[in-house]
Amino acid sequence: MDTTTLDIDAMRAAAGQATAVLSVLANANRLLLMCQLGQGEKSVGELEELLDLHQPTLSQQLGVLRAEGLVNTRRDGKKIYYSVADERVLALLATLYQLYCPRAGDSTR
Amino acid sequence: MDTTTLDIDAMRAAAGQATAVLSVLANANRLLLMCQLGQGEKSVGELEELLDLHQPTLSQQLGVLRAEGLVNTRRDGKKIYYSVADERVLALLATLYQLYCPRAGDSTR
DNA sequence: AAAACAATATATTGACAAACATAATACCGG
DNA sequence: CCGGTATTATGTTTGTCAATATATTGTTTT
Repeated sequence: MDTTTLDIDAMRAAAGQATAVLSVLANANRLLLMCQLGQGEKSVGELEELLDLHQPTLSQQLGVLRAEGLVNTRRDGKKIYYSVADERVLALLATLYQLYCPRAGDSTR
Repeated sequence: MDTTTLDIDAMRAAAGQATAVLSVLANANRLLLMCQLGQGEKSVGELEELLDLHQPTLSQQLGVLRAEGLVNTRRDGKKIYYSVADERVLALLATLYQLYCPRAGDSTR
């Protein structure tokens, strides 16, 4: 039996899932948003201040995160709170953090 | 002292590095290429057969990988061999594999 | 309950970059 | 100099980013 063809199809399917998420994270604003959300739930206003983005730009990128199912939202009065919805993305963020975030004042090293 | 501003700048710098790599991987063909290379050095011809791509398309994506410094090349006669150049990308690929590659016939589970 | 205000979302647009196909070009060994 | 191997050039189509302007939803004030 020819496992080659099967393998490549399965791989393409998995790659499709992965690239969907990678595409979302492959933007500095969105990646930073997800990093912030990785630390815990935040309101749009908080995110706006943390990242210093124009509000519509922020909202648009949050829309992308929503559309891909990477975040959950919760309304409380006027404010809307965002949080990370996908465990796998959390794991990915952790790996990225390890690899690309210089620990300038890291005393544990 | 205001650590807020400093933090966001440092984070943007790190995010820039990370998104550069994520952008490259956020394409199914390139991701599959890197996955193949993660298993070991391969010639262009081998990659072409594995992924079933038109050669110029393949070569163009390999060009992107080269431009971002994700791969090394080695010439042997007519053939050119590609391999993964960046440890961090290797780690990232491993994480992605864990998260998105279904282990259909995994007897260790 | 209507007006005013605050928080967030959507619409539209324009600049710019990505993807992939076809065709042409370079590199190497015999 | 020919055949095999790989890269570059170019054009078309499509997608992405972020800015300005406008709309929606919820709260407060009168």
